[in-house]
Amino acid sequence: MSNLFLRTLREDPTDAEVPSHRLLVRAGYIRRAAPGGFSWLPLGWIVYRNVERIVREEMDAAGFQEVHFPALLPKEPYEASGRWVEYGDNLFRLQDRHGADMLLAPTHEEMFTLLVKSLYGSYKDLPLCIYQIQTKYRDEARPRAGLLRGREFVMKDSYSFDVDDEGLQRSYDRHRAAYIKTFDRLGLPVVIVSAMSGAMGGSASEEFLTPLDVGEDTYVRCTTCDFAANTEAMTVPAPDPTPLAGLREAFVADTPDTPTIQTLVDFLNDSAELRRDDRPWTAADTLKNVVVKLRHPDGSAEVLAIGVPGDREVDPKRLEAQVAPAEVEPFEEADFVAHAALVKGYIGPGVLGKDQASGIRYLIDPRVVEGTQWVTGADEGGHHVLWLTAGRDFTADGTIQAAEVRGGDACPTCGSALEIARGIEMGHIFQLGRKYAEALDLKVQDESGQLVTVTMGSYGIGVSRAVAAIAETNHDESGLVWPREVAPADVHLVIAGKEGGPQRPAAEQLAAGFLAAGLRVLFDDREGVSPGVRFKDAELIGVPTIVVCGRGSDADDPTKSLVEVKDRRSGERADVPLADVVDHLTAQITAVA
RNA sequence: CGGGGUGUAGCGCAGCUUGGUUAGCGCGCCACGUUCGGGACGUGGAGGCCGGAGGUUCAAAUCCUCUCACCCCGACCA
Repeated sequence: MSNLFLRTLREDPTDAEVPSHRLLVRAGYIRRAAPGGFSWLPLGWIVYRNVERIVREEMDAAGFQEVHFPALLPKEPYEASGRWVEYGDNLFRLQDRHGADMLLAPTHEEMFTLLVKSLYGSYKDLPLCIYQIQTKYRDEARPRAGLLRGREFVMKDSYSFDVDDEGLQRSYDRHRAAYIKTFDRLGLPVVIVSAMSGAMGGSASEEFLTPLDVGEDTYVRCTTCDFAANTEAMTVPAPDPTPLAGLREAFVADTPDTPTIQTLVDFLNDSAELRRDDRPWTAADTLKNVVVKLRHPDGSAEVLAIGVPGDREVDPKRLEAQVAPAEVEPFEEADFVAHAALVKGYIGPGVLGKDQASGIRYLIDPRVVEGTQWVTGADEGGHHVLWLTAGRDFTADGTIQAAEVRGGDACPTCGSALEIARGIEMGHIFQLGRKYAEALDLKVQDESGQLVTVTMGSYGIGVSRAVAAIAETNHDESGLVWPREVAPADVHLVIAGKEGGPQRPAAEQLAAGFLAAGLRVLFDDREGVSPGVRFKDAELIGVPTIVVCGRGSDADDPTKSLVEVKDRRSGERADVPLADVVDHLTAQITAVA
């Protein structure tokens, strides 16, 4: 360590909020170099490469082949796929000296597709899975949390090419299995959730989320069966319809001063004529109609009304996911003026729908099935309709999965309660289908000589993000606690004795012994550094085993003198004779591995 | 892009309201000495375009305008 390019910080950097960012900076692993960009210092770079190595080994073991593309690319392939426009402001664009448009790749579907197209033309060439580990660029609206969300980051991206859907499914399953092994080796807990495809396009996709409160994704997981989904992708099933015969007739009631759900419910329960006989009215009995504006990619605007049970909000993320690529904009006062049929606070299904007075497209929550009865706006100030019945008194143009998902909601598979949690996306696997192959005309001949469009999958792992996520899930108050396989060293060797004492020669002898045994050593041989500083630094840096040559250590008497072996994670200490330490540790480490 | 906060030495901060010494403090860094199992101590040092540009003023870290960057909360993603 006396020669190591390292300076630990005694205090937390103020611009770092999340533990991984704080500790990686404090312990001298990374350093901010640009907005959303970090430099790797020696310790950090060792950890990074360990993570990269594990990912690479698992990809290779799965039979995928590594290639490497430039990050700086011409725009044409991305124009062909439509992503030059679709990616929007998140794309780093630049021009070369000739004025040609270039980009820094956010991911490489197009380039992989074109590469395969340029070399392969037969079904006999497939299936094929190739990958790269490469720096990606995304001009994020808000880089944050250090390495967890940068504008420049390293991603392992794989692509599969198959002739048919069954092949795609097999390639997808192989990746899924390889990912499970990879995250297991990285020591990262992951929950596999079904997800939306977003800007990638395509059909089925799953995310590998590491459960973390600092994560940016919200997911639900069933407490009994194995169902799990990103809340964006959660599909609420429609209950069975109720027969309409004999259901109570709807009527309009005078409900003055009830612009909100709560005031309405209170009013109904306080009213002798309107209250229910069986139980009090609740917000869940009301049908809330929310109006938004959609901005389509071609710039056109559309008004959309969404009907959800009144006890639930419309979840903006879920809504965005459903209407993508259109963007959601708020419906403002001026818009109410332009749409006279909509009475703010009293909007009801009576005017909503393409065939109705407003002509506005009306989508309802799947819970609003035929035969359900609602209290909802009567499209007239101060009035609501009671017992308005879906399928009898109104219909919608369709359903939409936009109502918020809550902990305790029923699992769509088994009906048990769902739990809700936050996580960070570590990996994402997509069945792209033929979107890119069609856009870029990737076809192969099948057995009968027919040209068929190739079907693709794309699969990503956030490699640099994984370093942060591992730090995030492996630390305590004192510092980092690396899993052995990604740690910058196996042993952190500390001299704790008077300068000029017997500890230094003992430690030097030990260091040589560790190296000879194939252990990676971080040797704190700094002079004039007090023991307290050494111990604090060792804990901050987080190497899994800390060995202290202290009072009892003397190289001249290796059988009697003792060194302390401390496990960073458990804090367990053992005094081991100097002569036995190397064997003691190698045994311990191989036992774990 | 909207809302909030912050930019002063490598790190953490004070000074700014009410312009006026040579811009301070702690940590870290350098030198010498003491110390040596839980972030030691003394003495002496080095290190600043006070985020940037423009303005007001005899005079600006301090007041005004504009800008840039960072952090947090919301809309996007490995």
